[in-house]
Amino acid sequence: MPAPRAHDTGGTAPEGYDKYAFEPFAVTADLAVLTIRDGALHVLLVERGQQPYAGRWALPGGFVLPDESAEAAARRELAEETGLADVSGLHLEQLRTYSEPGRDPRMRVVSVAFTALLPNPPEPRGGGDAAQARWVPYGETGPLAFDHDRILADAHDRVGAQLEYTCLATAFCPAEFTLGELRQVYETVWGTAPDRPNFRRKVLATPGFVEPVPGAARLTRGRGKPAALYRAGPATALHPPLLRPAPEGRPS
Amino acid sequence: MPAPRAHDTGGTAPEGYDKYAFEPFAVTADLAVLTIRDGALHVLLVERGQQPYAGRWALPGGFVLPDESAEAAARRELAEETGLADVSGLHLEQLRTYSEPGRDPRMRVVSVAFTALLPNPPEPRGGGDAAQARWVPYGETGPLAFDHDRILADAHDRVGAQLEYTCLATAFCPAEFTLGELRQVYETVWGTAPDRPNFRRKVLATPGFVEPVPGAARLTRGRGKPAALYRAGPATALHPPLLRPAPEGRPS
DNA sequence: ACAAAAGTGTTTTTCTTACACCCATGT
DNA sequence: ACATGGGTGTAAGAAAAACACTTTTGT
Repeated sequence: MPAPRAHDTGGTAPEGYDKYAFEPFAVTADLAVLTIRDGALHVLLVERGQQPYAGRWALPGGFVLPDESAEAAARRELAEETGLADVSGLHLEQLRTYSEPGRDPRMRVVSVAFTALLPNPPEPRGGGDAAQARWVPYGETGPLAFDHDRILADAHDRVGAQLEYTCLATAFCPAEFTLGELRQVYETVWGTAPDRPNFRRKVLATPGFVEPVPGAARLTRGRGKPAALYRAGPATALHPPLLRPAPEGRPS
Repeated sequence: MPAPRAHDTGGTAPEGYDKYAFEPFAVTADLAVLTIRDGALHVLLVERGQQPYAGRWALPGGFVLPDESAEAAARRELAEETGLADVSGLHLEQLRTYSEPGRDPRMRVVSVAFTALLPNPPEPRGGGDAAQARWVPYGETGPLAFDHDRILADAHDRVGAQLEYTCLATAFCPAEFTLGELRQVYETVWGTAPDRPNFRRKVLATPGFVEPVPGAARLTRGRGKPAALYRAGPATALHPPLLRPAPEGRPS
């Protein structure tokens, strides 16, 4: 097997060179699909039916097909695993790529990981194959297959950080939501809740974060005063950021 | 060519299956190497000697070898392109992965892109092969090969954003530096300079950002009062962040 | 003497934080 | 009546922004 040459410097095989000349890489898209159920953060997991890691739970994912991007593969997998008809509006974002040589014992697999945020968690229907799938509370995911524990932890870190300086929180909410529900997103992901009156002011003072639903539409959740409804606005960045109460160890 | 099956659900070929059964992917590591020369942001580019994009400039990079991670490949390429003996302490960070099917006309290439920050720009020595390499001022890079314009723009965005909420700026500075030099990093990357007295206070008030060099070591750069020297501290995060003066369009 | 850069001080304004308090609804 | 969550007000404190001023060097 010849050593591959850098694609920008090689001078031996100008155009029609042998694609199969060197050790092949497989590229997969893996998903950390997060949602909030009953006020707790949940992750979508699938049970592996074969070796390696048979019987262990893993993040959903699959091979990137020859004619699709990793993003397209991730969105396709997301649709298959969740059974949602319209997956086009959902928040899907590239997390990072995991490429350690030994991460899959079968062959060289490079995984492009994504985070997906769902508003109303549907019952998972177990993918195209017969694999079992379910929502698992974050933190109660036993040891996962491959390096998926690490990927999941990275996804959680990222989402938590993004809540601080982006308008990402609305991705966890349905089309129309109350500010209380929005605040619960922060509380659920961070573990600590921002002060309610101050949160309200901050959100409303950020242009484009949320837009009021004009009709006197209101809604109650359990009991209490009916809350005004809002829709996600066009803004994506949060300037200045909404910092989480620093649990002492943060600056470092 | 059989359609590949998801690695978590496939049930046909348990372990020793044919690695060469489907369309192979190549995986490369591409680098956006940034540095500051004469007060201006520069990028390391290499000139392509062959098709496609022969004669065009491109980001340095190369194939990930079968037994190394993308990070290792990036660090190896960085050493080769810059000619630096010790590349171990340099800041290298994964940016994102580019996987659009048509990005390389020759075959399916998935690129894991990295940003690297250099303090003292060495004269590039043109890689292992005879490719020409040079520092190009950011903004004066004509159209690059492949999708490298996009990668470079993404890298610049990322670095600019990271200056706000991390201690990344020290990665552009040599081991010992003055606060004026550190401030120039912000000015160079952002295009706008933070207020000098306020910048000073902010940096010094953040524990672990910089540490004074205890000896009365001082140094002048051009003329003016000699400045105290500092070393990069152990902190990586910046809480609260150092926000850049918002050029109106930012919140959105 | 002057320019240029470092370093200190001060004031103004803004934002955050922490509460206290009232409102509307279900039980 | 009371619990529960929504919504408003406000005062103390912290931080950021703006700017004046002194210091120390090279030319």
